[in-house]
Amino acid sequence: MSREGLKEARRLQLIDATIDCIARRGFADLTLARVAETAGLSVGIVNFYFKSKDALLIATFTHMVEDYRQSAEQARINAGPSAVAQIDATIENDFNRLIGNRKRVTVWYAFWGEARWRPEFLRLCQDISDQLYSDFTAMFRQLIEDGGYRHLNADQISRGFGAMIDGLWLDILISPKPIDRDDTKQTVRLFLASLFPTEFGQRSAAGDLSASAA
Amino acid sequence: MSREGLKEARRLQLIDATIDCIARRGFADLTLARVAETAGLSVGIVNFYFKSKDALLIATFTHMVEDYRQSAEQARINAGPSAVAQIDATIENDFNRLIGNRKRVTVWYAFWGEARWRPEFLRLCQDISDQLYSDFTAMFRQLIEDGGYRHLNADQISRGFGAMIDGLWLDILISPKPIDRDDTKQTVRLFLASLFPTEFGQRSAAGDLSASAA
Amino acid sequence: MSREGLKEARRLQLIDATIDCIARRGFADLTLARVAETAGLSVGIVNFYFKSKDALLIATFTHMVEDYRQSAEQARINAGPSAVAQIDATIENDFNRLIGNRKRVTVWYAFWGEARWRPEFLRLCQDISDQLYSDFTAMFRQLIEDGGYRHLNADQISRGFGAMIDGLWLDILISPKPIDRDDTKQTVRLFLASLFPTEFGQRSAAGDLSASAA
Amino acid sequence: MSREGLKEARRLQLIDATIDCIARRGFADLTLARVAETAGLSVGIVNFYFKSKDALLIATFTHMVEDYRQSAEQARINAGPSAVAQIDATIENDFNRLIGNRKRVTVWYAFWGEARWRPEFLRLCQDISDQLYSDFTAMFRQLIEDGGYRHLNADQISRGFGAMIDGLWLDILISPKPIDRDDTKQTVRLFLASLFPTEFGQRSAAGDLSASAA
DNA sequence: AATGAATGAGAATTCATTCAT
DNA sequence: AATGAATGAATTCTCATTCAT
Repeated sequence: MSREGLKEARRLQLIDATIDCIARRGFADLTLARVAETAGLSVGIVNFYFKSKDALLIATFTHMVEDYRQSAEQARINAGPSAVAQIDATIENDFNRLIGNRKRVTVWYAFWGEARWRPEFLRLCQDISDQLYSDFTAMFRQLIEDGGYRHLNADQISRGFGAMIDGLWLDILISPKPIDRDDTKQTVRLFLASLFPTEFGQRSAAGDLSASAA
Repeated sequence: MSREGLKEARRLQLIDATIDCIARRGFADLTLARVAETAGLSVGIVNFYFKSKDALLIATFTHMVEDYRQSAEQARINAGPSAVAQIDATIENDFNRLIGNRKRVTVWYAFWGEARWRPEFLRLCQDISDQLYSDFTAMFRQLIEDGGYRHLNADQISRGFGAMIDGLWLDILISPKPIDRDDTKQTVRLFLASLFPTEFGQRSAAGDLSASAA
Repeated sequence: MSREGLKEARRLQLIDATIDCIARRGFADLTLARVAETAGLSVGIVNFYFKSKDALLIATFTHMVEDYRQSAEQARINAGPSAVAQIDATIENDFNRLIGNRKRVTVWYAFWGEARWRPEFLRLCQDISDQLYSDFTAMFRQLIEDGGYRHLNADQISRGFGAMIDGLWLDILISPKPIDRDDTKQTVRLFLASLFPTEFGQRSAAGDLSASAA
Repeated sequence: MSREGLKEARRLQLIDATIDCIARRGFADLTLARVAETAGLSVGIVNFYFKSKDALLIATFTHMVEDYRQSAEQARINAGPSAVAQIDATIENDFNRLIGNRKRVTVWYAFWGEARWRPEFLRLCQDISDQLYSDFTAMFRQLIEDGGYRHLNADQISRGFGAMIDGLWLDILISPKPIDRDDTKQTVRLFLASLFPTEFGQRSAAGDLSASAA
């Protein structure tokens, strides 16, 4: 492996270990010693590949954000040009096993919990939030146009849509028992169905759309 | 002041200081020294009124939860017997200056960020979540019955409704500039209006209902 | 009760509580709060009746020493004028239920363990040690004279005799199960019997002498 | 020096510093800061080599016990096969400059003073006590057999012998002026001489036997 | 590159002592 | 006389960071 490649691999190894540690013991109990141990490396190594603990955290969160962004983008691409398919693919993506699982959600909430006092965290939160909002707005605007829903406001729908997803993640976080993914997705669709009866109405249930999105 | 009264006053003083400190510097930077200083007391005092830092945190969170619960209950009581008025009062309450402000929301997210690894925190989260969900369900069930919306599922609507509010709080937390409260409330009502057009439709806009609820 | 009487009673109450606390949790875990609680009084009281924790400890040890001294003196007085009876009474006293019990011995060793660095403790240790040694020497000198054991050295015998008693107390302290008091006393007498066969020989066994001493 | 060697050396360095600190200021005044300073290291180091202060204390006491055990064993080995020489070597060892000095004795009494409330301390005390008692019994049993002292009880003699040594150590601890080692040893021998006149009688005084043991 | 020993600042916690009531 | 709230110094322990090997 090239020198650069090794460097990148080690950094990723440590970022993964960091995510693991946060998911397992939380932000408050996160120590570089534990990260190093989880990664199977020595304590000194973290300060070698990252300038500081803070730098590691920023890198970790950046990685989480980027990872999420890519999965969301890929989901939309796979869904094809239809706005309704893209929106449904977004729902599917946000609550599938890779993205909407408790471990991930746990780490997201840990980051949000600290974001307010860490300018870099906050910036990352704002960036991804802005981008998602803009993506959602584009999709809903097209949906409104295509479906002739002129009376609806794409901005507000996007905001409510995104908020509902984040809020449902909180259920994943605190629910004593694993939540029902299908039920959760149906909850989002229920609200969309009332706004866009033709596109998200009864007959266009989860199965059909996710099949077309897969 | 009586001794018992003083004791309770001091505890509240320290809890307030704790909320202040968390809001100002975050969970990770919360030290008993800072709490004591904020409260204008000495370092030893926290371990005198609360057995440990952990106990203080639990007391603080319990206070936050109870405070929120009471405000929500009062809002519903003030709204009178009508389900639609109660739901609207809930929205008003969750985004008014006392409850839905950045300081409060900041502390809520700090707690949620740690809840997964602190059994007592988690329990409190679950309890308040359960109660709210049950309150919401009761209101929506009545609304469905009164309005003849037999095809709607009160459970899912309650879940989506609660999730949207929590998710919109995240906006309050991370938004670079103060959010528009009316716009936020309108976002929630937009989704309800599409489900319950008669009750939350255009003609029964924010102003009217909040006026009737006040 | 007179003012002076109450003062003395409270002091004794606190000294007893101190002994209890040391016996139960040790020197290192001795706090004024626990002493006060054991005595059924408030924390502030200790600094009221004793200038400081140190003063309380000195008073406690002084009390222990004086208590022991009196019991030893009384035992000798009860034994009558015979040196052999007095020596045997000393043995009986040092290993009876009131003096040679684990609680007492525990506190003695706690004090000895700290004595080296507390001038007042050390002084008390030295005083009682000197007095006992002098008492022992007087008894053994008379025994030597009366029995015609001119070749024996009363000083050395006294020292060895006292040392053996202290050392046997260590057994009481660390032995996992309660020691056999009669066996312990017999051990001391065995050594004396070999030095003074006529007085401590087989025929003058425990029963006879302790009976005459009682 | 190898890493392993360094680790062991540091641990010993800290144990030595602990013994020094206890001897100089006592158990109650023992702080990790002082131990570190005495060892010429930084405060954090103790918790690096030992998990806790408690662990350091246990290691220190274990070291003391083991050190003593080895010196006693070596003394017996050097004394050759003769029981009387072995017993005398034990006396010599227990009151020589390396073992029976005030510093060591001070630490022993500090440990005994705390042992009752620290299960690990107590266990160590009991273990070394049991072993010594068993060693003593073996020696006295042989002496009894070889010398034809059938009427004597090896168990009781061992117990009294050991107790007298421990008790004489207390003299070393509290005596205002350094005790006379020869006189102390003579005290023990006086008692043995009366039990075993042939072996410990006048003519076989300290000088002769210790010479043969050296 | 990598290790892990060493540092030292910082935090929670304990507790003797003081003092207003 | 007595209480117990309040203080603040002292102590143990943690951990990010540094650095010699």
